Order: sequence, then structure tokens, then C-alpha cells
Amino acid sequence: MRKNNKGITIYDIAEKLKVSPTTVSRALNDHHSISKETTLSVKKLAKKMGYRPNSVASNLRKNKTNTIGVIVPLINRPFIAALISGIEDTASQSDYNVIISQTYDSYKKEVATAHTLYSSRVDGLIVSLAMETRQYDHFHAFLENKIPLISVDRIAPELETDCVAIDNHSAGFKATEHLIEMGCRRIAHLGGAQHRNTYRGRQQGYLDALKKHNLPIDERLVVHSKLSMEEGRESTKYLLGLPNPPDGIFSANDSAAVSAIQYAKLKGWHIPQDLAVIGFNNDPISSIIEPQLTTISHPAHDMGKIAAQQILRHQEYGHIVQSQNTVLKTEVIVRDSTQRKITTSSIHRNSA
Amino acid sequence: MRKNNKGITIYDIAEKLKVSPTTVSRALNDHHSISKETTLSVKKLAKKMGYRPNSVASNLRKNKTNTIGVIVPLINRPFIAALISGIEDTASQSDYNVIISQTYDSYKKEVATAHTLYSSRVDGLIVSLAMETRQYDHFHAFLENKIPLISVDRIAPELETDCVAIDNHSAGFKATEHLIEMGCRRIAHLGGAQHRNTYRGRQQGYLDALKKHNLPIDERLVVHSKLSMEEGRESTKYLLGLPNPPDGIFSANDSAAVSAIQYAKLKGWHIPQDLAVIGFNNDPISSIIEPQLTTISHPAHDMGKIAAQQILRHQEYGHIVQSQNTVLKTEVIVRDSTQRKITTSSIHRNSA
DNA sequence: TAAAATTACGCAATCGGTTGCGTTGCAATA
DNA sequence: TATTGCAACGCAACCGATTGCGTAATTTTA
Repeated sequence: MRKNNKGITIYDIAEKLKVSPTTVSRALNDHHSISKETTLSVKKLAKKMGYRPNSVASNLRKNKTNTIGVIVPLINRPFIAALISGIEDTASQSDYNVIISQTYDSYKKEVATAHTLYSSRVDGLIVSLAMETRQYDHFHAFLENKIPLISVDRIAPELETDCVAIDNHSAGFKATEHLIEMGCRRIAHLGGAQHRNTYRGRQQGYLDALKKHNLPIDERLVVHSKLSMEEGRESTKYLLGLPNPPDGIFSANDSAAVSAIQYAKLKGWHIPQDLAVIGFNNDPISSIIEPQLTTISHPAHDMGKIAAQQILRHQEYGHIVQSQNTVLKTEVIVRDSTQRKITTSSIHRNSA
Repeated sequence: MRKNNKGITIYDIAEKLKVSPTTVSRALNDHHSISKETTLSVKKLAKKMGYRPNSVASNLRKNKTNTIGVIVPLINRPFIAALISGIEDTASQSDYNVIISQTYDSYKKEVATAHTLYSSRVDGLIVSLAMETRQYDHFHAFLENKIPLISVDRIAPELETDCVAIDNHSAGFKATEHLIEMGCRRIAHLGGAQHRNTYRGRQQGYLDALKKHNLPIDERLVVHSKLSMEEGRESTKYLLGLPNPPDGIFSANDSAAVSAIQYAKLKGWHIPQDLAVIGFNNDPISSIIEPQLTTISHPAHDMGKIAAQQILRHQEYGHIVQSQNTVLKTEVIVRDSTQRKITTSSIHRNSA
């Protein structure tokens, strides 16, 4: 007895079986107060009729959507794709859906997206902030209504949420120290916008490593950009054109590092003899470039899994769950772009 | 007068303003039958109270979710990420959400996912089939209920939906012919599973190109695998170890092509003089490898946009919309891995 | 000035499940 | 035999917004 062109509802099943919709609902959910025979016959008929529960209705009544919202700058980056993959992985194991939105690093889009996802009544939100974002009011609704909100990778202290991130300072420090161990004495840094924790941390680590090893800090060797391939090329052109060019480059991402290598090679520089280069993220391109790029591992997939788990835990245990900040480990993945001499250091060797 | 710990509803606004929830709802939606003053005061109070519409409730009543479901094998691939990016792009412009699920190429996961997305009452579904999938019953609910269903890239004739894809045969043909033009006479093919249209089409194009140019077909030169880096390496090892090894390789993806180059170089082969290699997809790694990889452009982003547009069109014009299959153009992107001689052919030159 | 039209709004049903509370029938217990 | 307990199910409210229809007040038209 289907209505117009709609799907089958529990009412249709109830009618045929001469029971109430309540019973059907309970039978489908294995409620204990329904007899085995009834449960069986309901399920059987449901299957036969091709019944598919309407989770919109269920969500409304239960005030729960089994959905995790995700806001990221741009999907189409190896690091972000891995992050999402991790989230989706964990979520789907617990029958959660994942809604994804991109901000394209625009504050305005981030605001609109946050509102939309709140309206969708997601059960939790995972955010990696847009580059532009400096205000955080658009997340207030989540905080006020105790909807778990987790910042990943790009985080902000102003936004009082649980965080999952890496220790960018330590990573930047290790990267720079690795170059120093490889014999570099004049190290440049390709950095990103300093109001985002990630790039700021990496640069600070770079500076502190220089200080620790009593190397002079030359501001001309620090170049900020969006770290695209194009900008990496331009920055490198500038650096190598200096009267006193660097003998090592620490780039805050792999794209810029790779284009640095490409440009330097084009101009006749030998990598790593004349110029050692270390990147960040361990993107696929890092192991394709020649020489293969030494870089910093970035546990994006794990980050996604942990963030999702944290939300699921909130769902399960309510607000008993303590606020929790996770800092993930990174490693220097040593490849040929920095191997200027045999090293006895204990740094993990990897040539994937 | 908020309930327990819930959010603000139109009832809360109605109460304060001494009007009916109906009026509030209409005011918020700029219904013509509500006076300007009332509309204004409603909106003002709504903003002040931090009201956020509950789209779950709205969705239920309107029987529309403004959501597009997406099923893909794996997010974490350049091609897929670009596809999703295109979908999300178009969707968000029309205030549609996107729910993404991965199948990991498993049939079982695809079935579960399709059911879940149907239960979520997505307004349309975009699917790129899992490698394993050979049955399509799990999509019946969509077809029966006239929910727009679009297959992209990996499509199947058994599944009667609109499609957005490339002409794999033509692309495979062009790729192979390019190698022939470059002087190759003994061309190998790294192919994928032949029950998926993409790989079958590419291989058929390869075979037909050989036929057209009266080159013998040697089955030993056709190697099937999942085209991972590892398998690409192994396949190449096998090919180069043949008594009569190939002088050109057409790989059905870039990963395998890149690892073929890497292995061949390692063994002292000169690319492209001894061995020309052409890939497929134009992944980022293809322009990083040395020599840069000639490949086939794959309009994944456009594919996503077109698929999403097709769904939006269905939403707008109902079922008047004609079924429509889109076949997108591909191009040979000529780079150094196949440039064995100066060519006067009209093939588009690109060295991004 | 009476009738018709328009403006501005409310009532109550509706979307499809879920759930607290109540009811019925029958077996177990006192 | 009267009471209690439990198994199995139904009633009706509910989640929050939307919408067809009705109505009162005001304005326009005849």
C-alpha cells in the first residue's frame, strides 16, 4: 500500500502484518519486548518489501545523526586526503557518516560551512583551520551545545577545543639540526604564514636549532610564501642569487622543497653537495624527485583516526570524557637530498 | 525559554514574539505573506538568540536533504581527490552537502555504503565502482525511487545510469600511437583488471593501435596487476628480463609508469632512448620523475563538476531531464619520457 | 455602502520513526 | 482462588520545521 512514489515505511509493514508501527520499529531494532516470531516475520517482510529505514526521521527523533562533519582547506592534497581517509576509516567502522567541506582557505567559506554543518546537526566536527581564519565565533554554537569539536593540524589556542597535531617546533628543530649534522652552515628556510601554528612552529624550531648550534640567523635566508611549486621556485631563485647563498634549505612543505631542487639542478647546483634540501610532509612526490627528498613524516592518517576516535568516545561516554590534546610524533625520513656525508647519528634511516 | 540543553527552535522565537511558529518559519524563509515588519523582527530576534535552523527536521518534512552522496574506491589518490574536489565545488555553490564514503575496492563495503546513503536519503548519488563489484542490486533502490544516480570513471553497462567518463579506448589508442610515432616497435602494456571498463578500454585501444600500424601483438608484453608502485616494478623487471624486451611501455596509470622508469634507470636503461614510457592520469608524480613522464590527462575535477551538475539539474527540473552520458576528452601530455626524436605530429605539447 | 479582494497570520496535519507509559492475557506464586 | 509478575504489544506524544486551508482585518472595487 505504497504512497504515491515514495519509499516503504514501517507503516506499510505494520499494515500488512496487522501490528502497530511501534512493534515494527521495535522488531527492526531487536527490542527485547517483541517476541522472536514477530521480530522474525517483521524482518522477513521488511526485506521482502525492500524496506530501507529513513534515517532522517530517526535522526530527528533521536536528536542524533551519526555523522561527523569535517572542514578542511582543500581535499586535493596528499596530506589532507590521508587525513580524511583516516577519519572516514574510523567513522565507518562505527557506522558514522562523514560530511566533508572545503574552505579553500577562505574565512568566509569556513564560517558558512560551520553554520551549515551545525544546521545539519552533525554529532561532532573536525576542523583544520583555513589560512585566513583569525576569529572563531562561528564555532561557538558547537561549544555551547557541547558538540565535540576537534582541531587537527592547523589549530589555534583561541579556539578552546581538543587538538590533534604534531609538534611543529620539534619537527622544525629536528629538520634543521639534521641539515647541520650534514654539514650545512648557512641554512635557509622556506616558510609559510606565521599566524598559523604549523608554519610558525616549524620556523621557530628552525631558529632555535640555529641558536643551539651557534649559527648566525640571517633574516635574508627566511622566505615566506604560500609554498606552492611556483613560489618555491621563485624563492629558490632569490636565495641562490644572493651574494652569499645558502648551503641548505629547510622547506615547510614538500612542494616547495621539490621545486627548490628542480630549480637548483637546472642552474647547475649539485644536490646535496652544493645544496642540501629537506622538506616536510612526506608527500608522494618526495620519493620520486631525484635525488629523493629528505623530509619529515606526517602522520595524517593517524591524525584523522585519532580525531574521529575522540569524537566517538564523546558520543559513547558523554561529557565525562576529559579534554585531551594529542601530539603525534614525527620523524626525519633521511633520503639522498641531504646525504652529504656518512652520518653516525641515530636518526632513523628510510629510503622508501 | 530554552529546553534542557537543546538549541533554539522556531517555537522559542515564536513565544517571545507572540506569534505562531508558522509565522516564524515563513518569516525566516521570506515568505510573501508575512509583513516586512514581522519578517524583520523575527530575523532580528533569531540572530540575537543565535537560532540555527534544524535541517534534519526540515529535510524530513520536505523530503529533501540537499545532500549528494559519493562512493569512491579510495579518497587518498590524486585522481579521486580531484574528482571529489570538483563535486564539492559545484555542490557547495548550490548549498548542497557532500557525504563521502570509501569502498576500498570491496564489493561488500560498497553494498553497505549504498544502503547507508539511501537511508540517509541523499538527493543524488555519484559512484565510481569498486574493483570487485560485478553485481549492482544495491543501487536498485535509487533507480526505483528515481533518485539520480551517476557513475563516473569506473562505470558498468549493467548499471543503467547516466555516466561521466573518458573514452578509455581512444586514450589507450592515442597513447600507444604516440609511442609508435616516437619510433617504438615493441610496445608493452601494464594493464589492470579487465572487467573494469577503464582498464579494458585502455588495453583495447593499445591492441587496436598496434593492429592499425601492423605491429605484432605479443601476449608476453601485456602484464596485468593492480598497478601499484611495487607491482609496476615487478612487471618491469619481468619485461626487461625477456629475451626480446620491449622498447616502449604504455602503463594504465602513472604509479606503475613511474616505478617502471625508476627500475629501468636503476638497471642502466636510458629513458627514452632504450625505453620510452607513457603513463595515465597526469598525477603530480608524473612531472617530478626524471625524465618527466609523458602521460594522458585525466579531467577528474571536471568529471566531478559535471556529475554534480547533472544531479543538480535533476533536482531542478525533475525527471524531464534526459538521460545523458558525458564523454570527456583526454590529451597526450608529451614530456621527456617518450621524446625520442623531434616529431612533426600535431599532438599537443606540454611540459608543465 | 456593500461586496470582493488582498494582506497577514494561525490551526493543525504532516514527514517517518522512537519511546514513555499503559494495557491485555497468561503463567507463576502465595 | 486471589494476587503478583512478566511477556508482548499498542496509544499517543514527540522531534522541529513546513504547508494547505481557513479566518480576521483592512483595503479596493463596484
